[in-house]
Parts: sequence; structure tokens; C-alpha cells
Amino acid sequence: MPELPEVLMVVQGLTNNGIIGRRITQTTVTWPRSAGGSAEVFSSAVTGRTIQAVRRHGKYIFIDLDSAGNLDPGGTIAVHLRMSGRLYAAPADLPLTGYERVVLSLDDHRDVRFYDPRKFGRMVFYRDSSAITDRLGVDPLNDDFTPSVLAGLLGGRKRQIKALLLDQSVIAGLGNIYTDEALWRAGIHPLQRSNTLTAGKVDSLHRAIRSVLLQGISNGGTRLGGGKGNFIVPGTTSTPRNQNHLAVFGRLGEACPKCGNDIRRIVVAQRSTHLCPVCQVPAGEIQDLSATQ
DNA sequence: CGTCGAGCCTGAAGGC
DNA sequence: TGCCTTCAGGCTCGAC
Repeated sequence: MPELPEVLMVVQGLTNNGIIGRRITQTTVTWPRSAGGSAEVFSSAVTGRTIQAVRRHGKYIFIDLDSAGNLDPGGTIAVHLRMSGRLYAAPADLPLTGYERVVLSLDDHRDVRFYDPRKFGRMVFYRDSSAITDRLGVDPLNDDFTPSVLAGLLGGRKRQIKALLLDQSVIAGLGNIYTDEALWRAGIHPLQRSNTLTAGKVDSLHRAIRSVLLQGISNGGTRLGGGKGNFIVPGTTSTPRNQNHLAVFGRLGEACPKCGNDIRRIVVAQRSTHLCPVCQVPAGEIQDLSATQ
């Protein structure tokens, strides 16, 4: 689930459910690692505080908390969903599934639940969100993500373009799905070196990144591995539909929507990568295309 | 500086 | 049907 559009939906869901202004009356941690290592440290840091805002940068969600006294500076809960995490508000009497790693009980008989089967995600208290955001690159939906900024990020390095787009310290929010979709839209081969893109291609890539993200949002996010037996998240209202609108990701062997050629799969930056070998023509110096199937 | 492999975890899917 | 293997939307650390 979780790349930028999906994280945005989570933030909107929590905000629309009215958790802002609610006080955390109790904290339950069933997997300490999910809460940063110590259930006690996390619980004592957040219990009693009031939620002031919910926001995000890239794939990180921040639940901002008020100060707990005159000498207390407040803080924020930084949430990263990683592979399988979900974050949502639910009635306190809704039965637990057994996969809730952290539960924040609110003062209106509801919970904020951090549900995460694979335990990769994190929900950690920080005094200041800059501890996280200092290490993150530009958010691609922010106004400061311009074509010239992108050109600067790409031109200074000679990395495989896909590896660079996945690097959260460069651009924060793109994951495997939206990266593949953006590169396809821009007609760029995932292995092309970042500093070999023409100005026109950089502009195309900028537009493609924005448009795949906006499309994902307007389609309610992307869900893969859906189908029977898929777990239902309590409290979820919107249905992700963007998986039905992907051009290349997960479509090995299907026809490219532009040219009709077979979609292929290669491995880039140790990640499964889907592309159209006709529309995404290799340009410049590309290493090792032998992995192409 | 850039790439690679391992590790963190569990459930689903595919092969036999 | 059941067992075993492989794979997965992410990120970090250490090695080369």
C-alpha cells in the first residue's frame, strides 16, 4: 500500500475522522520494536498529550502533540508504514485483529491503531520532526519541486535513474510502483544514468512524477495483492482503485498501453522493475542490460 | 560516490 | 490437500 498517495489518504482519513484536538488517554504497545524499542519510553512520552495536527512529508506521517507543561516542548509521533502498515481511527469497542502493534486510546472512546502484520513499520516519538525531515529530500507534491530543481538533483550524479528516484534523501515519497509508472510515462529506461537525461526528458519526468501521483490520489490509492482472503482494514471507507489503472507495474507480458509491445521485467536497485522496451529506449551509457527478460 | 547483500517479519502464491 | 520455497509496495547498515 504505502507510497505517497496512500500515505496522503491515511493523513486525510485521520483528519476527516476528527482526531485533531483529541487527547491520548492510554497507550498500548504490543511489539516494542514498532514503537522505537521501548514500550515504556514511548508510552510515557505520548500519554496525556493532545493531538494538534496530522501531516506528512514523503512517506512519513507526523502526529503533532502539544506540550505537557511549561517546560515541555511537545513533540511528534513519526509513523512510517513500510510494507504492510496501516494507521486509522476506530471505535474503541471494535475487536482487535491481533496485528495492532501500537494503539493510542483517545478521550472520545476511539483509538488510533497502528496495524502492521510484518512489523516493518515504525511509530516513534520525537521532540522535533526535523530529526526525520532533515534526512528527506523534496516532496514531489510540494511547490518547491520544480523542473529546474529536479534537473539539479539529477545532473549532479550519475546513478541509475530508478535507484535515484527511490532514494528518499533525494525525492521523498516515490516507491517502486509510482517510480516504474513515471519512468514509463516519460519514456525513460530505468537504468539510464541520471546525468545523461536531456532537458526535455527531465521536464517529461517532472510532469510524469506529478501526474502518476495525482492519478493515484484521484483513484483512491493503489492496492496490490488484492483479491480473496485479503484482510479488510476496519474503519476504511475508500476503496483503492489505482491498481486497475497501472500501465506497466505488475503487468509482465501484457501489452504496453502506448505501443502494444510486451511489458518486461528486470531488476534495478534490487527491486522488481517493469518497463516497455520499445517506449523506454535505452540512451547514453547503460550498464548490463543482460538481465532483461 | 555508488552498488550489493543481508537483515528485519509475515502471509500469500506457486511448484511439486 | 499439504509441504516447501519464493516473493513482496521499504529502509538501514556494513562491505567492497
